[in-house]
Amino acid sequence: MALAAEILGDRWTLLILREAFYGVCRYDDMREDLKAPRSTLTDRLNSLVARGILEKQPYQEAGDRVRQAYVLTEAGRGLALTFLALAQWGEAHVTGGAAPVAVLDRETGAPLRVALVDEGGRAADPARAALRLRN
Amino acid sequence: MALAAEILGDRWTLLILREAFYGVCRYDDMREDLKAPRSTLTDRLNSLVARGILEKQPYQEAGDRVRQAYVLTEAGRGLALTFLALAQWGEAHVTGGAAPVAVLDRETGAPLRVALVDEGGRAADPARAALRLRN
DNA sequence: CTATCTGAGTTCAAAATTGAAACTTAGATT
DNA sequence: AATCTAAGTTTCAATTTTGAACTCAGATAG
Repeated sequence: MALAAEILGDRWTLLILREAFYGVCRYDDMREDLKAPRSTLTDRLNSLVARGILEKQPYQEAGDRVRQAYVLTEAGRGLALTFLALAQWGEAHVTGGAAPVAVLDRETGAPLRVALVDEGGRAADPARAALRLRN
Repeated sequence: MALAAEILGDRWTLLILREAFYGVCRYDDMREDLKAPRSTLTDRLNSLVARGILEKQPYQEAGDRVRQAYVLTEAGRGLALTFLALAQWGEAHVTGGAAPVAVLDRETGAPLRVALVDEGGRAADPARAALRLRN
């Protein structure tokens, strides 16, 4: 987890990834949302690309030249569970109220949540979980 | 999630919390494990206490004076799912190999994992999840 | 063809943060 | 009275971050 800490252990990186999950993928849109300094934003975006969490995709809008969009890679999308767990924690322990986003089943509209499950895919009581160091 | 980012968006804070989850709770033990500068460690521990994620508990060892231990509060323990999801991600996308820790059911010893579940506690396909902004 | 606009950066000085090492403190032990 | 230890403070140089101004490349307007 030390590497994960190195990647995520940065205020801007975390916020940039949140933007990416919301679908914001253009430099200037992120800059405006986050009010991050340009040089820092450029630096963090490059790091995330170098680590394979974001990738640049050229896109072109009508009557405009080609530009780069920053989109989540497969590995980047893999962080979704972590973000959802974090949002769920924030809702329960920090904001105290309802979080600004909810996770729903795209088809039934039923609410979903992050939980610990056993091999059969049944939610397990977190109190039963034990950490075991591998060797 | 902005507040969560403010709390966790820091390399040392993330590592300190990992120590706390492993059960390390003494200043000098953390300092040695993390090789963090004293001033930074003191600063981060104080922040975590101020935010109610860690708390100081006085303890006394035989023939020694009272000292303070830093232990996770209820809110702090609530971050476990987030950490497990992050460890799971690291295992799948960063280290490529087996993570150093596994989560097991304390009683049956069966492996557990973090997943998205529906209201009935059944694991749901992450691809079916959709974010919905509340208003 | 010259001027202007926009997204996506660079560059640079000033301010904030970090890191390493030395110093402090309060009790317990020698 | 001197020494040891856990848990900090203090100090100060080195690094990082910020904010503001500047650059660049192509599209479009006049």
